[in-house]
Amino acid sequence: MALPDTRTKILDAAERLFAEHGYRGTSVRAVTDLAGANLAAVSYHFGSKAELLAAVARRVIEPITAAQCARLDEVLARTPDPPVAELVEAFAGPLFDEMPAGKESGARTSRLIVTILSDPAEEARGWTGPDEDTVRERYLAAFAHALPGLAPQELMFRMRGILAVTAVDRVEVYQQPSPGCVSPVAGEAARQWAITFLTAAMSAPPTRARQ
Amino acid sequence: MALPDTRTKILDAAERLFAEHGYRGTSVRAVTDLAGANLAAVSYHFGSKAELLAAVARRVIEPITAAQCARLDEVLARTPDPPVAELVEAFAGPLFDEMPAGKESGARTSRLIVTILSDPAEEARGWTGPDEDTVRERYLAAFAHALPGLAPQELMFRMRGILAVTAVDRVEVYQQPSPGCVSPVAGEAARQWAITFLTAAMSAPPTRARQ
DNA sequence: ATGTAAGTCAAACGTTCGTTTCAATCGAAT
DNA sequence: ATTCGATTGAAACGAACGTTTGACTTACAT
Repeated sequence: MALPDTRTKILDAAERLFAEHGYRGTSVRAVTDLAGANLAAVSYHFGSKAELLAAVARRVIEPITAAQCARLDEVLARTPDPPVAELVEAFAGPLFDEMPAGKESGARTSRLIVTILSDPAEEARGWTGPDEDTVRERYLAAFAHALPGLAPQELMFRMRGILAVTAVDRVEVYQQPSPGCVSPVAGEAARQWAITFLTAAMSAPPTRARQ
Repeated sequence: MALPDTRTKILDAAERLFAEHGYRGTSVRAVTDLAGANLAAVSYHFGSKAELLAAVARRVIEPITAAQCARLDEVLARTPDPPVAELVEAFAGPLFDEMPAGKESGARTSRLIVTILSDPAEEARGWTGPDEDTVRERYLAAFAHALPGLAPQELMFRMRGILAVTAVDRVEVYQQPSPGCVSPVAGEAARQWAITFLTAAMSAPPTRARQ
């Protein structure tokens, strides 16, 4: 097996450090030290720290988006009217499964996504491509079909809820459990709980206007 | 009306800037400039930037915790066996209502909470007091009573889901809506949607072990 | 062997950061 | 009027940051 080149080693190190300490909490020097590379290698290979973050984010998000797309194809090939539960599983499942770097525990990937999405730094935004928008639009249409009578805005709210639940759960897996409380369980159990939780939530009848 | 003193002006400015740019994205100079105070005033009144964050967090969280506690008292006084919907409303409601500084739009408060909770900076943690733990334990017991048969760990997962949904929704209210998608709606509608979403999710039957 | 482009390296650049210092100022008790 | 603690002010501290520079090394086509 060939040694990874400097560019890949930097991407691996940055993915790990961004996930653990956030964009602003990670210095370029920390990345190059962990990667065993020279400080100037980041500028040389990526141009700037912000572009390094974009490269890391793209590498992580891409296979997730692809899996969401593929699973929706499978579901729609089976039936033109998929139930909510199957759509939830197809959309949320890849957020638990994927492990783009292919090396370590999958929790770090989700942690990275959350860290990036919730980072107030401007550099942490604007790296999304057209693929993410396409997948979201397709799921939006599928959910709208499975949930007639739900206002588009409330449907958007619920879609964001899916991301919120899968994301914030993984955040706390990474943090130390607070004293005296049941520690979160990683892996397959959390995935099943999330599907249960989100399927029930997405299937809720539309909110009635206040009487 | 008396002018606010320097300490309060700094707290107000810091609350706003921490909410918008996060802990690491906010410099002490930016806080004192916005507050119209001297740079050294932060060290003098709070000791350090980290302790300033803790003071801001405490001021924001305190009335929310108090409201959650009071509403649970009301619900339990009405019936010893409150339904899930009432518990969800009592717990999640204050996260939408409260506006501790009493001055501007409530969305910023939630934005601050999310920013703090999801901030990878170590300084952003460790400011929680015993009150938050007490309230969580009380709701945990109430939900456990209303949802017999649910494993404690899955219940913890669902409690985190409540925070996730209320929090991340408010995050995106603050961000600009992505192009071509329905923009999130603030205020009362989001509150009602969240109650609907979370009540259905919390009421879901326990997840069966995989067959 | 020679030339060329890509990649790596140590060192330094200028800026911004959190914090500290110490003198100046204020308000109230003496 | 004077004293004294509390507060504010301008200036500077050392450290860490992202980025750039220019020489050096490597690999390969000529």
